Amino acid sequence: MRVSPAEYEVEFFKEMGFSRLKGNVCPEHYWTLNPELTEPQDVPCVEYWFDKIPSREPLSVAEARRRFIEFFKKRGHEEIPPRPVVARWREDLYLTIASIVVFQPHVTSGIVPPPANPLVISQPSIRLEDIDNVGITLGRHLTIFEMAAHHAFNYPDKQVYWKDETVRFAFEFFTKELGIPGDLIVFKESWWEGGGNAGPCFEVAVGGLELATLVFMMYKSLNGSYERIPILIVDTGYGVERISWFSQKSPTAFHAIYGDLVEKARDLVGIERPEESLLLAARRAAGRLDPESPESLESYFARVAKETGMELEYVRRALTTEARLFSVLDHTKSLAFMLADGIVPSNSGEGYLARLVARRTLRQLRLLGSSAALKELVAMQIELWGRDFPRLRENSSYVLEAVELEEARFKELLERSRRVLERELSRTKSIGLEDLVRYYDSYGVHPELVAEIARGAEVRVPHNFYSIVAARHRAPRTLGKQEEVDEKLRSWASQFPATRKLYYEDPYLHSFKARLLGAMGNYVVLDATAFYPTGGGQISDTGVIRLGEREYRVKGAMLIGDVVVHELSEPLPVTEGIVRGEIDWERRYKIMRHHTATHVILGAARRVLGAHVWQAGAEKTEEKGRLDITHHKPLSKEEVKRIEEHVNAVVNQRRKVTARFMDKGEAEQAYGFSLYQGGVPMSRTIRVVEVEGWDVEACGGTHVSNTGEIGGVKIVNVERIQDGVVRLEYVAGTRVADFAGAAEERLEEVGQLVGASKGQEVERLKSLLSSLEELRSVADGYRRIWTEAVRRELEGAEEIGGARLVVVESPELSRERIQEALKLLTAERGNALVAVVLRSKEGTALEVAAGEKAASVFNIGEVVRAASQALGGRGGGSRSYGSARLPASVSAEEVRRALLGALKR
RNA sequence: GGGCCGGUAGCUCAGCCUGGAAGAGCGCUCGGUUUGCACCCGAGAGGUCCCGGGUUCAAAUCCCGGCCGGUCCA
Repeated sequence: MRVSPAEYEVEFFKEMGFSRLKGNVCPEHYWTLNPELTEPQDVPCVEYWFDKIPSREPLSVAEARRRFIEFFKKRGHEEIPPRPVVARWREDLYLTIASIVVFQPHVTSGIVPPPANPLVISQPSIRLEDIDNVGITLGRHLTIFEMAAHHAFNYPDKQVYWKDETVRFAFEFFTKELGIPGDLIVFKESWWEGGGNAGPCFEVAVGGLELATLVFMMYKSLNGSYERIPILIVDTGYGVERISWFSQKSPTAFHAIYGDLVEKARDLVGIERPEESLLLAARRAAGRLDPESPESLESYFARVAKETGMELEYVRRALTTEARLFSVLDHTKSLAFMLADGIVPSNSGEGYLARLVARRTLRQLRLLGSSAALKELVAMQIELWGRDFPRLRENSSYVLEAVELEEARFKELLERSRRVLERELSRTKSIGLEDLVRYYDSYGVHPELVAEIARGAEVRVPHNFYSIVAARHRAPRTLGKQEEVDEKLRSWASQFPATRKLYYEDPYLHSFKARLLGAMGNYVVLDATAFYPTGGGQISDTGVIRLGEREYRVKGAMLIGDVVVHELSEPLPVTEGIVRGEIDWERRYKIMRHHTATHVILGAARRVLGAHVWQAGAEKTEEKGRLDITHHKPLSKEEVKRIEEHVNAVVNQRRKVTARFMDKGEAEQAYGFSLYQGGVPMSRTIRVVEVEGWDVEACGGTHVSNTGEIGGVKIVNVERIQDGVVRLEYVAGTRVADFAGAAEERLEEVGQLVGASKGQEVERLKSLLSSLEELRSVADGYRRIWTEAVRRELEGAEEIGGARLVVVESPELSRERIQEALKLLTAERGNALVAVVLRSKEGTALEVAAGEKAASVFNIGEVVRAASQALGGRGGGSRSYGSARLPASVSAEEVRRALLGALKR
């Protein structure tokens, strides 16, 4: 997109006498009061020199945040509390990556008004893209940071403010609040794009540090073209950590962010403290560093070595070690926030992101040769940040337990990798790139670990190893088209007005009268309905629609837009008129009970297991309810029992269950994001279902009005369906009796089969088992007798060319047992050649085994093949063993003759 | 949600490519040796080769489907 320079002309610049310049090193346009600033003042165009720029007192992260918020509050902005780092309200994003994410997509698209306008917020955000660069750049890259922001939403009929005011605010904040000389502040022209939106922006940089980005969101981007949007949004982002770093002028951002924790963590990890001069020299050079280029890294180390007069080798080692320490600090903070906001580590979804961060941290610790427990480092982070973010403390027991578990799993992975690798290395000596990728991709073995284990062999790791791995995964991108409703049906349904939802007005309504609005094939739309359409994990109702005397079966209903479409088993003869609908009430009532039970169980699970428990899926049918919850380990029997007890207590307490439509913002304010257990509705108002004092969720389902109506709940199955996800299945109400009845029937059947009277099943089974044991030993005895008989026969058998052939029939049907006996006999006598004929329903089979000597004279496989062909069957085998299938009529005597014939040939 | 790897004795695994009588080490039991703590020697018990189907005279092995675990990536 060509951006017109006019986009960046702001009244304030003219007023103040800013000039628009173009950089030499970085040929970009920027606005400044000081023509001597020849570059747009951002790294890598310039070095870091902000330490020489005066500012007011040093600010901690908390102080910098407070300054910012107070500044904007004084200027008419309302403060909004930050949201979790897990973007529960977004379906397209796992993590909160910026403050604007808080308002997407419902506010930015205009469906919901903002909670305040204008507003100010400081939003903890997590971005993992640059995780590998964290540390080495001394603070330019972080996985977790706070984005302080003021936002204004300009609607066509309500203007708040736009570019000019935004730039004034920035200038005033930096000069008055932070005390930065105005002529050192530079506004660089740039273009921003993200999440389908775009607009011009200013990057505000001082002394090499980009302190803020001021985005003016005004376009919707659709594959390359731009369209003006009706809501113009001021989307700013001030880096709280950078402001703190700037004000403290500490050697690295980590010193500013973590304060004493840097040295505490250093002690815990067990590494030396380098001289301050090293880090100061590094900071000057770090601005020019491109951490992804090996050459750039080398020249960075070289430059620091030259400036400090230290050995290059020492500089490289010390700075690498420092970088690892910094990344450990950064990652453990991310982990603490992610887990405290309820992520359960796993191998998919957002859980994988937590595991990724945990494993990178553990790897860094390993590379540092540290035996420090991850748990302790995370505990320090909770201690430090818990003051400003109480949820860290509230959930600390879960967070620490999850971390401990991840560390244990990582150790297991290391053990496993070692075994796998040692096995592979014993086979091949050279390890190619292909092998490295395979080890990492399939087993999670990092190249450095390969190098460590394969001490002898040379292991060459390309610096872009991870992008090679990533490239492997890009290929297939068939984003799941989830059961798209027929396009024809959709467009047909969209012509009708919204259906009146009688199932909400009265969830106990069995039958109703309604006007037929239209019919297409088996599909029917009414002006009102009591048929609940499939949605929110609740299966649709069934029943009948009566038209005059005739009755039409309703197989199901679905919601298309705001229209309920009924599917009948046959077409209606008319497209208008009055019909009567009757839902299958018994079925519906069971579904309602299971649905309300699901909410009660979720509430119980969160109480028993912790606030990290989140619904990962649910289904409620007539037969049973199913709820998948996130949890880091399998449920113990006791936990399941406690959940069940809680649930039944709630049933007995007869708590009220209410459903009402609420303003989305108000509901969030009142109940938090745990509302969104089953997904996030994209509407201004949401339906809130509350089990009094127990559970509140946004839910579109039908519920009983009192927990007493659930009748009772029995959890009938618990299983781990995925790493970090546990599935509960349960029955409620009258289904409990069905379930108990079915169990009873099964037991009765068992009793009948084993011939035991009621209550005696176990005793009876025990005695049956012991008589089975007895029979086994009797059978063993007969087998010995049989074997002995064959042995005697072998002694008397005639010798043909070095082998003594015996052909016997066996009543034994187990091939395995036969083979055991054959093994014994042929091992005893080298010249033995034993053929066993087995007769069963499937036909006649032949097993032939030879002793060592016999097998050296004859190729038994070939003999069997020839003999069986002569008999009209098929067979074959190895030198010493053969088997065949023969026609059922073949006698043992015929087999003998055929085998003799084949042997003589 | 997708790719890759795996599922064989209580444990760790070999055997699978190239179909033909289920193996090793550790652990366990018994005996001997020694008798102070991962000793040595000998004997033995222990198997739904994850499940189902197919191909075949014959499947741990080949093919298809499923289940379970691991791992990388969305």
